[in-house]
Amino acid sequence: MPTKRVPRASATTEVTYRSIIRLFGLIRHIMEPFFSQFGITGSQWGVLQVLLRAEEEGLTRLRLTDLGDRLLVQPPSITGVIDRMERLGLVARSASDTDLRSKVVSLTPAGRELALRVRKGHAARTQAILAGLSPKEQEHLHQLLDQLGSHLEATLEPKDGPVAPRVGTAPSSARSEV
Amino acid sequence: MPTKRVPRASATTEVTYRSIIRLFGLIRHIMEPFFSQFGITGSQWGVLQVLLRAEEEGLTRLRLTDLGDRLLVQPPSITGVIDRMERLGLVARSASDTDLRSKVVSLTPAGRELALRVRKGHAARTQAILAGLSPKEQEHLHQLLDQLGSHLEATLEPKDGPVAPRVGTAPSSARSEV
DNA sequence: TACCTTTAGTTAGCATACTAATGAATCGCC
DNA sequence: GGCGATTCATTAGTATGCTAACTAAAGGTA
Repeated sequence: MPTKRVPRASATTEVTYRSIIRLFGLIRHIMEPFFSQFGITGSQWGVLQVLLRAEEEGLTRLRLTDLGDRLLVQPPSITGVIDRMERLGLVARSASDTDLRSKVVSLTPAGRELALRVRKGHAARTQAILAGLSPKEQEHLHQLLDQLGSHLEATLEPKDGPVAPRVGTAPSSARSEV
Repeated sequence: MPTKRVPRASATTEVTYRSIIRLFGLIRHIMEPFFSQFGITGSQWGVLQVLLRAEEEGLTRLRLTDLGDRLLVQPPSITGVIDRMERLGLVARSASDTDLRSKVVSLTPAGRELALRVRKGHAARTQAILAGLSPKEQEHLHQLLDQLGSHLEATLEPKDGPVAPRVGTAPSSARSEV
C-alpha cells in the first residue's frame, strides 16, 4: 500500500522549528553589540522604544505594568530594568496621580535623545539583517510568521468565554527589544 | 506629486523584523513551562539534547568547550549550567585523559533517560506550534529562514582570508535549546 | 631547554528573566 | 459603608547570559 500522508512527526516540522530558534540566536548575536555601542542593553532599548512610541501616540507616561505588558515581561523584571535606567538618567519614575499604588515612567530629555539616535541605527541594522531576502520574500516571510504568531496567541490565551473581547491598545504582542 | 516607491526604509522590513522577534517570544512562553514539567530549564534541555545526539554519533563525552560551541554559548555560561546539572545528577564531569586542562561531560543514566523522555514530548510540542501552518507553508518558511540564516552567518564570520575553510562538525549553528 | 603565546575552565561581577511572597491601595459587591 | 478579592509594585531567591581577569596546562620557537 502507498505510504500514508501524515507521518509520525514530519521531518519538515523539526527542521523548520530549529531554523526559527537558530535565526533568533543569530539575530541576538548581531544586535547586542549594536546596543552596547550606545551603552544600553537590548531590554533597555525595548523600554526606550515603547516609551518613544507612546509619546508619539500622546502618552508621555506609562505605568510599569503597561510597560511590562507591551514588552511581554513580568513586573519584577520591569522593576529592575527601570531601576538601572533611572540610574542612567534615561527615564524618570514618578507617582501616578490617579492611583496611589502605581508609578509611571517617562523619558527624560537624555532618554528621548538617545532613543531617537538608537532608532536610526536600528533601522539600518534591521535592513542589513533582512537584506538576505528580497522585498517579495520578506513580505512572504512576514505573512507566514504572522500566521504562526496568531496561531500561538490563540494557543496561549484561550482566556475567558468562547468569545474573548480584548480591547486594549497593546495587542499582547511583541517583545519589542532586540 | 505621487509618492515615490522605495521609501526610506521599507515598512515591510520593519514589520517583518518585528514578527520574527515576536514569534520567538511566543515560542519561549510556550516551551519554558513544558521544560519545567520535567524539572529542567530550556538551557538544560539544550545540554541534554546535544549530549544525546553526540552519543548517537558515537561520542559519549564532550569537552565543555565543544558543548559551548554547539550551543553558541560562552564558556562561563556552560560552567554554570553543568554545575547545576551535575548537582541534579543528570550529567557527570570528569577529567580528560589526553589534556589535563580540559574536562569532559557525559550523560548519567538518569540524564539519558530524562533526555529521551523530554525529546518525545518536545516533538509533540513543536508539532503543535507549527500546526498553524500547512506542511507546504512550513517548508516555505524553513526555506526562507535558512536563507536568512546563511546570510547572517556570512555577516557574522567574515573570518580569515577570502575563502574560509570551516570544516567542523558543528556548523556554528543553532542554540539547540527551546 | 626556556620562554612566550595560546587554550581550557573557572571565578567575579553585572544585567535579565522568572516565580513566590509582601505591603499598599483600590474595587466590587452585598 | 465596609470587608474580601484583586491589582501594582517591590523584594527575595534562582537560572542564564556576558565580559574581564586568572590559573593551569599545552604548544611553538629561539
